Amino acid sequence: MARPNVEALRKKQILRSALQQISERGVVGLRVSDVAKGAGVSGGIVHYYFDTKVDLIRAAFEENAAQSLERRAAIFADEDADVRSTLHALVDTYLPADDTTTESWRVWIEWWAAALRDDDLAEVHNRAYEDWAARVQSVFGRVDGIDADTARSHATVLVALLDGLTIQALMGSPTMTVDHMRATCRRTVDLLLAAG
Amino acid sequence: MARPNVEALRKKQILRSALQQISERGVVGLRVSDVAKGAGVSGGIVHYYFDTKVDLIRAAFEENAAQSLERRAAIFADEDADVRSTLHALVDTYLPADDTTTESWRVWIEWWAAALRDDDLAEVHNRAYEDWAARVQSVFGRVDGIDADTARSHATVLVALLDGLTIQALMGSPTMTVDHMRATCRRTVDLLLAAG
Amino acid sequence: MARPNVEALRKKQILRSALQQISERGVVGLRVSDVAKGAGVSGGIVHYYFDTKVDLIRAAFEENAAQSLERRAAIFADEDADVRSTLHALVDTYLPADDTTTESWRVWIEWWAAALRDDDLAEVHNRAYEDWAARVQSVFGRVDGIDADTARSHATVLVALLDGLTIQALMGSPTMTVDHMRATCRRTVDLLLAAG
Amino acid sequence: MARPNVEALRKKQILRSALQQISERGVVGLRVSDVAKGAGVSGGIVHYYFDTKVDLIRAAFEENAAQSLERRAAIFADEDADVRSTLHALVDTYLPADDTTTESWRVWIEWWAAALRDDDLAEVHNRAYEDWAARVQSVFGRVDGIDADTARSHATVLVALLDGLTIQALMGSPTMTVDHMRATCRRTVDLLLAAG
DNA sequence: GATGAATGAGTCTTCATTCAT
DNA sequence: AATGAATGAAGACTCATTCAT
Repeated sequence: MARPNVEALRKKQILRSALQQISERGVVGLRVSDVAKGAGVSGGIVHYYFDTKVDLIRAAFEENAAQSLERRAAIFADEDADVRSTLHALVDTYLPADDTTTESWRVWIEWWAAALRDDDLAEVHNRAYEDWAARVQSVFGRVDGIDADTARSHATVLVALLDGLTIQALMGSPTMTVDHMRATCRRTVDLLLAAG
Repeated sequence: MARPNVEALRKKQILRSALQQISERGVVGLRVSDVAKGAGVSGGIVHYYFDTKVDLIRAAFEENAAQSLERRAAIFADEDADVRSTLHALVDTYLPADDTTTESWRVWIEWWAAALRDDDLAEVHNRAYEDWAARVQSVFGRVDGIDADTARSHATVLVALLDGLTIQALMGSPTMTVDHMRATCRRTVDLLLAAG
Repeated sequence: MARPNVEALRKKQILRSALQQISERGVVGLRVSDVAKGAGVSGGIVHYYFDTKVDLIRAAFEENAAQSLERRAAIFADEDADVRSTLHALVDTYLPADDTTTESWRVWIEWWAAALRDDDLAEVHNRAYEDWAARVQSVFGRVDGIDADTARSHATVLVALLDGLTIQALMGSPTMTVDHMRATCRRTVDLLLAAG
Repeated sequence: MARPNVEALRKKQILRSALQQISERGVVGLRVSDVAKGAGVSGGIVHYYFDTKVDLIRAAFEENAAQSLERRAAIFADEDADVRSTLHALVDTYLPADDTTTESWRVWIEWWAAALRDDDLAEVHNRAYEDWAARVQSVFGRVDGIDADTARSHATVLVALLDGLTIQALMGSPTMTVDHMRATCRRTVDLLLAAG
């Protein structure tokens, strides 16, 4: 009675737990009972909020995308900042250096695998990417002499590069350290800006 | 004494089937019985050659890496060819345009997810990447004025770009078509070569 | 809150069924699904209460030992009764004459075989035997002129004799009938008492 | 060609391996492939000599009984020896003191469990016991004043006692050591002889 | 006689999902 | 809203047995 958003609260609790589980054990190893345990609720309640395990996973991925964007909101908001600095700062927030970012990246990789055979998942993924690429594009677009097409192309390259390098970093590649990743990204950003 | 290498033959048969299954259903959905069916053998025989499902999956990933390299062997072998043409040709073989390449890429994505929680898998993956990056580096290195470090850096960027763009292409992104992917890669290759 | 001890109840139910199965089909032939069927529950629930088949078997053996002792509790409790009568009565309860006793004996034989390669099982067995031998010893000890050592020795002989004779009776030996077994045991009891 | 009793030789080889396996892993854990390995032959050949696993087990048990009797043949043969010494010597050969005897005892325990649900096995067992009891009876019968019935009764007690005590010894009971077992048996033998 | 690859039935075990309380 | 006992389908894995060579 009265306690208002118990529902919303519980859902968030469960989704956070699900994301943690996905990061730790993968979609493959995700057990509803573990998600419940991690959220401090009973197994049955998860199905009260999410009809099936698949629904839960989808919602978790959406939550992950939302969080990702939210974490970079401040950087995108400051439209007066220097483009180069903005891009470098952006790159920095994507480096899998801290636990939060690493967990998020692991979820993205799981997402890619899952989306390969779930069109809904792929669609949500594409919307998230489109959103994110558009924002990066608008940063490049702030430079004089860079038209929309070029800005978009640059954004595409940078986004893809971040994904590709992170994969290697998360695989524990001995050559792809976080520092090496940052240097490579910055160098490429500079190259793209120089190319105009 | 008469029977030749039934063992090697059977193993290959099973691994091909496993790779197909991984591409279609993912590691998550891989059922030993389906692998057997796909290989035209009984369920028991799979366990005769591979102790556990995990062993089978590992062997399948290694097979995938070996096949990937083998498919580009000819391009790397021709050391007299023009660098730009070679890189463009290389890019072309990585575009997820045909079934074989697409299947292989799907397996790679599955691999990334699986390697996140299996160190052995990650190690095999890193060796495969190191191998492949070294070859691309040696192509860049054929250009006068590009030293080893720069060549390596260029190779890293190109490899990561291919991975990153393919992810988007395989997600069915409406903007990332195979043609767009080829154009973006070629442009970046040219940019890197121009940068020296 | 309302549900009482479903857990304890269900466990007992399952253990009874397991003991029946062990007696009928042996540890070798025990199928979890049969135990479930015998207990009138689904297959999955057995694993809800017992992690593995081995755990179930262990618990069943312990239950068997507990029941065995419980069934003789009244005889041991009456410490004023005549020693000879008490021992004869004890012997009688061990004759594999009725279904309950026979089932229990069959489980003991299975236990011996199983304990040969399971130290935990052997330990529980030894505790049960020690318990049982100590009680028989205390009966012999009630006789004047029988010291503790002798009482213990007599107890050991009687216990071993019961086991040894029962084996032959349960093998269906044509010579070792229940009556013959009773006579042999009583005669030995009398001989031991006479020896002092 | 010509090598005569390859068959008989192979059979023995396989049976010895089977007995060892039964002693080590029990009838439950006996795998035909392990028997083959232990005998140094291929898995298929076992079925050339024994139609089914059950046949193999039966033959192994018979072999065990035959060996048991054979090992005591000398003691029974010396009919001029002192009865008490003969019985004490007999007891000694039954103590699970060395590997051979222990292995044999473990097989007997397995046999009891198996015979509980295999009438053929029980019958062979009973014949073996009858044989063995008759011999012990004839030893007791050599004493003046002990008639056939009494001798038989004494034999029954001694045989059962040996079985019962061995069970406890093989369970690893801390109180039932080999020495304790010998003492208990000798004391009982003396008691029986004294009773006449 | 001997081999070992191949089969396929049999079972344990896991886990998403349901539902009485 | 919440619990957790109960279900049952699904799938990995084992192993006796067969049979082409």
